[in-house]
Order: sequence, then structure tokens, then C-alpha cells
Amino acid sequence: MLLGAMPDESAAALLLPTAKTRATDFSIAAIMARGAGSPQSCTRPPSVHSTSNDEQIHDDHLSRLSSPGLDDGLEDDDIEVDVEICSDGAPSPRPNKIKMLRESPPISDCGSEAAETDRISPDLVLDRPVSKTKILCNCEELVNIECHLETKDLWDKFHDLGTEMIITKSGRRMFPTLRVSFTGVRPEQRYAVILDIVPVDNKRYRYAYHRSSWLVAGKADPPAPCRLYTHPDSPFTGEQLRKQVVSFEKVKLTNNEMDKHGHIVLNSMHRYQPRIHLVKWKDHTGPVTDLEQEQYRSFIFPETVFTAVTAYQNQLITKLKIDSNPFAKGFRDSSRLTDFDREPMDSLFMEQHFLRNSLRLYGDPLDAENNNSGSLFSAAMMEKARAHIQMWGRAGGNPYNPSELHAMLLSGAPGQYLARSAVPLGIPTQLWSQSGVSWPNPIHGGLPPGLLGPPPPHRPQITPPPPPSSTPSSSSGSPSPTTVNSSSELRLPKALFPSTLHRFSPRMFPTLRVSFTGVRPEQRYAVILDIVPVDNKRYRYAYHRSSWLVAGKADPPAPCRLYTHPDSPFTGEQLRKQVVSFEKVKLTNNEMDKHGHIVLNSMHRYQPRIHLVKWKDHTGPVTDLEQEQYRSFIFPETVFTAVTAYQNQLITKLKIDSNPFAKGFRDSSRLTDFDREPMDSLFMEQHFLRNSLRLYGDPLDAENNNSGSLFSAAMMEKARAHIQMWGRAGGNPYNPSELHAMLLSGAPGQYLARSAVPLGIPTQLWSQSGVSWPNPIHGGLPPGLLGPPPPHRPQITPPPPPSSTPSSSSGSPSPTTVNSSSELRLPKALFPSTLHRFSPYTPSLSRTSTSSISPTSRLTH
DNA sequence: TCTCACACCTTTGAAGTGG
DNA sequence: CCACTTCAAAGGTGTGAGA
Repeated sequence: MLLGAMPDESAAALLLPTAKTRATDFSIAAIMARGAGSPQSCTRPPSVHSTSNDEQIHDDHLSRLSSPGLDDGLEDDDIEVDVEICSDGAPSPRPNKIKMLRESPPISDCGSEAAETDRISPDLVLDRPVSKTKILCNCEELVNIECHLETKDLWDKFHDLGTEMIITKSGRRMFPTLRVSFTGVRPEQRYAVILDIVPVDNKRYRYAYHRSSWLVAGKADPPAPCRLYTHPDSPFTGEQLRKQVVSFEKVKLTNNEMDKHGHIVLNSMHRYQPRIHLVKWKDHTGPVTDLEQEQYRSFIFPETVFTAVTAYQNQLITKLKIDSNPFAKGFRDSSRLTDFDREPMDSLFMEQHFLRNSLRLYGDPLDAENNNSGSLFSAAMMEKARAHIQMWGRAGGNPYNPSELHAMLLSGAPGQYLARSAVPLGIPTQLWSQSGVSWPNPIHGGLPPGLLGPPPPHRPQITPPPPPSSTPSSSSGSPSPTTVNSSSELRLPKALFPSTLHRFSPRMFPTLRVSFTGVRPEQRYAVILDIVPVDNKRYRYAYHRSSWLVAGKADPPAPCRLYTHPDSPFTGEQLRKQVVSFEKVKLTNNEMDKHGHIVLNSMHRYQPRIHLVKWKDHTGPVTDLEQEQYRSFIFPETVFTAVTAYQNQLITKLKIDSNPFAKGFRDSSRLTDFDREPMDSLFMEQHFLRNSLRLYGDPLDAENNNSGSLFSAAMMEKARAHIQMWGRAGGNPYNPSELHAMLLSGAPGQYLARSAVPLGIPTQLWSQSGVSWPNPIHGGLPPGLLGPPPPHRPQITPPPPPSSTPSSSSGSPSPTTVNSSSELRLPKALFPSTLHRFSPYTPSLSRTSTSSISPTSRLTH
């Protein structure tokens, strides 16, 4: 089944960092001044650049500025404000007054000077208030504007590991993407939103693999020309900015100084700080080339600091990128990282985390070389425990009580904390934090719940008003839609992925059509569909082999939704007479979908289920099956793999041949009669292969089972498959001698000939589509989940559809059924992963643990 | 340390049919 | 004109070999 993404809104409301201004030794003014110079001319190294006293002052700090991490130790001493407000400086392009409320102590206060140059603390620390937005402003009117980093959670995850950004000659996108939103803007005012990226310090770094940390490798290379990247949709009206997210997903980073594409030029192995500038738009002017000539306000998010690299240095970063960037899904397979490997990987994360935090706690990181020795073991363990406390939810993780820590260590508590995650302490550690387990956000562990903590666990999937079609689209250069939200307080979710507004979710084909017998005429029923994972695997399609292979563990499951047939409730009388068709149901890969479509993961296998629910008049839409009296029906032949593009050309062909909407593709230009013959053979071949494999082993393990020695047996299976396919009653058990006879007589060909009959929809389609997976019940499902595995479900034995009574058009005679009394707690996913589904393009939302997934959406057409 | 070809995957827009 | 298909091309990923 094809998945389509719908533009949508998502709730990021409670995750927004406060743009509280705090003092810091991060000398914004200096950076600003440097960056604000002529965009083509700000090439001087930070420490050299000074054109005013103010800047000199700041440059002193700048030269020390290395990272939020370094910054961290100072934050407690910081005073409110590093906003430097100047008079509304229309006439004066430069701030006429810079107010340094406080200078933070120099970095060297925390360690020896030598140390500083020897080893630089990674910008990876957990016990920092990460969201310390740094702000600079030269225009009074802009002072009250706040800027929110929309994908903060994701940035935090990377930041904790030490964000790296690949730069290439042709330009590479940033991931995570910078997405920001604004509040406090004037609706009628127009603004440009500008991004630039400035060096964090004048150092060059190298990565010590054996130590998994960054070291200073010397002085910075001459800086690349600094460029201002004006968001392509600029100017925005304030109205627009209130409603939509500004996404810099199109911006690219390059190491090519001669770049002519407007990409941002950086040096590899240098650290950088992205900055967002909101500039009052002046109609008469062209593109902004010199910030100093503008009225602007700048926003800096320390968690977006990164190191530019031409190849990833830290494998944890690589892994996190692969896990969170949809374009890298191809690398999520287990062939590259087996479960065996993952375990140590998890440990690595711990190790990394531990190392970083311990270094911070017990001295300047630069001393690590010497301090990491056994003599510090105890202290290090203390820190480890501290980190765990902080990580796993001790309210107000700081200050902590050393004796408590010791006690905890002695009792093995860290392990216990770990255990709370219910999942391997895995890579994006904080990914788990979203899974709904109720520990405080590790970063904001001590914050009051509503502030920066995880949003309400079970964000109600309130069916949203359909997005106005006129919504001004994308804030980004892409078709990516951003969304409308009238509330400035609670910022509803923005669609973050570049999906076009007019893109719709594909319907299911074949359509699920069912009919019922045995219903009570006067009773009313709702007919509900949901689609659950068949297993906890992710698949990929091996083209050369024309078969699906397991590619690894399943991605975190999307929220399970109940799709109530829009004609519900039906009377029993109606159900007796008519077919219930789910032709309107749509599938999407957009987790934030607000249209009631069913959300699935691409490259995963699913089982649709039909639930017949006794209708209770007084109730609204069915949102929790457990509250209802119901009976479920499962047709194993309706198992499918969700894809974003068809993998198997036979599926494509079958869809074209049988879906009326695809008639346009039935022309001979695409597939001549000459071609069709082999195609038919292909069907046979495919079917044969699959079934033979099924007989002799897991098709996913085909590699080993495909050998010629099995030929005879495989042919037997081939025949068996055909018997089953074309309606031998009681296809199982089959008679081997019959099969042999059939094979010898060329019977398969005869069976094939019968396919000339137009395929009946849906049953034959479902059974024929060439993707005859191993029986999902037997193959993938754990025995109690879908109910007792039917010993030998007469899987597909419908005779060619007699004629036409619609009511009989559906259905395998005996679907697997599940009673409400059974242990199956519908509608939970069959394989509720403990993972939180993580989508880089959606605001990170906390969810309840999957064990409490409860579908909420109801499609109302 | 960097570059490039590559496989894998998603996204996008075009082309076609039908209502 | 819109809804709905699939196709095919474009382009975003990290990989891994080689310079």
C-alpha cells in the first residue's frame, strides 16, 4: 500500500523554549557585529575583528567562546539579559549603546589555560539549561518578539552527542533542520528571516576516536566568507510568522569557497553557531546584505552549535542521523548494525554520556587524560549516578546529594533507573524520554511540568478542522506546508516535512469490503477498521531477488487509529444486505495527520482488522474498543506492506490491471502483449518462489534455502500453491501424488489460464497479488495476539466469484476472529514497540507508552 | 581528510482517466 | 476542474573505497 503524506499541523506548544534572556559570556554583540558586516566581507577571524570598542570588549569573550558547554559552568552566575537594546536605530545603523550587564568569568576560570587548548569540553552536557536563547536587538519595536526553536528536542539529542554537520562541495542540507517560529510580531509588518552561521571560536578540532571526544587541533583556518541566507519566502508578514514555522530545510552547507549557489561556506573541523535574524522589511530595499543597515533582532540557540565535517567522526551521531532522518532510512537495516552490535552501542552511549558528564563534574575536560584514571573511579561513578538521576527523572536533579548517590551506586540503582526505560538505553537516549514513560525531560528535569517538560502524554488526536486550503504555504523554499494556527499561546503543530498541500493519501487497493451474516436485524452496529503491525520488523525489497527481506527492527509504530466506517451505525438488516466497503480509507505516513487517515510506517507489514461493534446510542464515536462489545475479524490475505513507492513490479501491474483509477496505465505502450506472457510467467515464478520458500524455510532467509537441491520439493510446493490459489477445496492438506501428477501434466499452466478471468475484487485480488507472504498468523504473529492461530486456515480457496451478489463478493469464508472476551486488547498494535516513534520532521511529542495507545481519531466524512 | 560512485529511499510533478 | 492513479526523475542519505 502506498503511503502519502498530508500536510498537517502538529502540536509543539509546550516544547517551546522560552526566549528568556539571560546573561552569558557568549558575546553576541561581537558575533553579531562580525556577522553583520558586509556579508561578503566578514571574513576576518573573530579575534581579529574589531571596529569599535564595543566589539573589542566582546571579542575578548568571543575568543573564549567555544560552546554552550563551556558556557554552562557559568550560567548560574549569569544575570538576566544579554539583550542589548538600542534605540530604535533607524537613523543609526549601529547600536548606539551596548549594555553589558555582566561579564561572565572567562573560561579559564574553570581550568588551566593549558588545559583549555588541550582539550575542549564537548558541547555535550546534560545538566545545562539548554534552551538559553541568546538574543540581540537593535530595534525597540522588536524587543518583545520571541523566537522558538521548533525542533528543539531533536537538536538537544544531537547536541548531547556533539552535533556534526556534513559539508560537501556541492552542498549538504543541515540535519536537524533549523525551524523557528515567532511570537510578538506585528501582523501588518513585514519581516525577512535570515540565517547565518558563524564560527564559535578560532580553533580547529580533531576527533580522537579512541577517546570519542573532540580535541583542539590548532588555530582555525582562515574563515570562509560569511554569507547571509535570507529565507526564500521572505518577506513574511507578521501574520504569516504568527501562523507558520519558518524552516531552513533548503539551506546547504559547503566547503567550497567558490560556491556560486548561495550555500553557506564553512570550514571542516571547525565549530559553528547558527543564528536567526528577524529583520524589519523595508520595501524599497533589495535583499538584505548588511545587517548593520537594518533594524533587526537576532536569536541564537546554543543547542544548534555544530562541528562541520566532511565525514562523520562520532558514530553515535551517524546512528542518530540514520535513525531520525527519513532520507537515511535505507541505512536502518540490521545488516549494518545487528542486534549483537546494538548492545555495545547502547553501552557506548552510556559511556559517552558518562564520560562527558564526569569530565564536567570533576574538572576541566582537558584534564581528562590524567583524570580518567582509576583513582577517579569512584568519583566518576558518582557522576555516572548523578547523570542517571538527572537523566531518568529525579525531580530537580540538581542539586543532588552525594550520599544519596553513593547509596544508589551501592545498591546498583543506576541499573534500576535504566530499567525504567523499559527499552535498551539506546541511542538517542532522549528518544526514549518521549515514549511516554513518565520521567521528566532529562534536559529540563527540574522544570515545572507545564513549562518545558514533556507535553501531555497522550496528546489527544483531536480531529482538527481541515486545514484551510488557502493556507499560505510553506515557510520554506519547499512545498512544505506550514500551517495555520490562530492561537499564539498554544502553538499548534506545524507541518514540518516538505509535503505538498495537494498531496493526498492514497487509498487502499484492493479495497476492504466485507459482509456479515448472523447479525440481528434490529441491532445497530458500527463497523470499524484498524491496521496493526504484523510484526516488529522493517523490510526492504531485494530487487535482484524479487523478494522482501527483513531490514531490521521496526520503526517506532505510529499511533494506532480506529477508522469507523462513515456509514456507521448500520442496522443488522443493512449489514445482511449490503457490503461494507472501506474504499474511502486512506493511508498516510504522516504521523501528524489530522484527517483521520490511518498512519503507517513505510516498509513495514500490516494486518487490517475489521471490528463489528454493538452500537450504543448514547455514545459518540468509538474511540476505545475495550469499552465496547465487539467482535473482530482478521483476513490474513489482506496483509500488506506499506511503501512509498511500489517495489514489486508485479504489484504495480496488478494494481494497474485491476484498479479502475489506474486505467490510464493499461496502454500497450507500457506493457505489450508480447511482454505480458513473460509477465505471467513471472507471476508464476514469484508465486512459486515464495511458496516454495515458505514450505522450506523462511523466505526472508531465502539466501540459504534457494538451492537447487530443493528443486523437486519446490515444484511440489508450486503445485500446492496453485491448488490453493485456485480453489481446491481444503487446499491443505494436499496430496503429494496429486501434485506430482499435476506438475507432470503441466497443470500449473492450466491454472494460470484461469487468471484470464477478471480478478474479483477484493478476495481474489487479496489472495493473488503475488505477495503471498507467509501466513501472517503463523509466520509473524506471536500465538496469542491475534487469537489462536487457525490450524490450517483454508486461506484462499474461493472459487472464481460466481457472479455478482455484492454481499458475497467479499471474503474468505472464515477469517480469523477475535472475541472481545479474548485477551487481545484491541486496538493495540500487535507489536507495540516500546520505542517512541520518532519523526524528525515533526515536533517531538511525548506520548504515553505504547501500552496505552488508544486510537482516537474517527473519520467523519 | 576528502571525494566520489553507489544503493537505498523519499519526494515531487507529470500524465492519464473518470466524474 | 478536481480526485485519483502510477511513473519517472530528482534529490537526500550514509557507505566505503581510494586518493
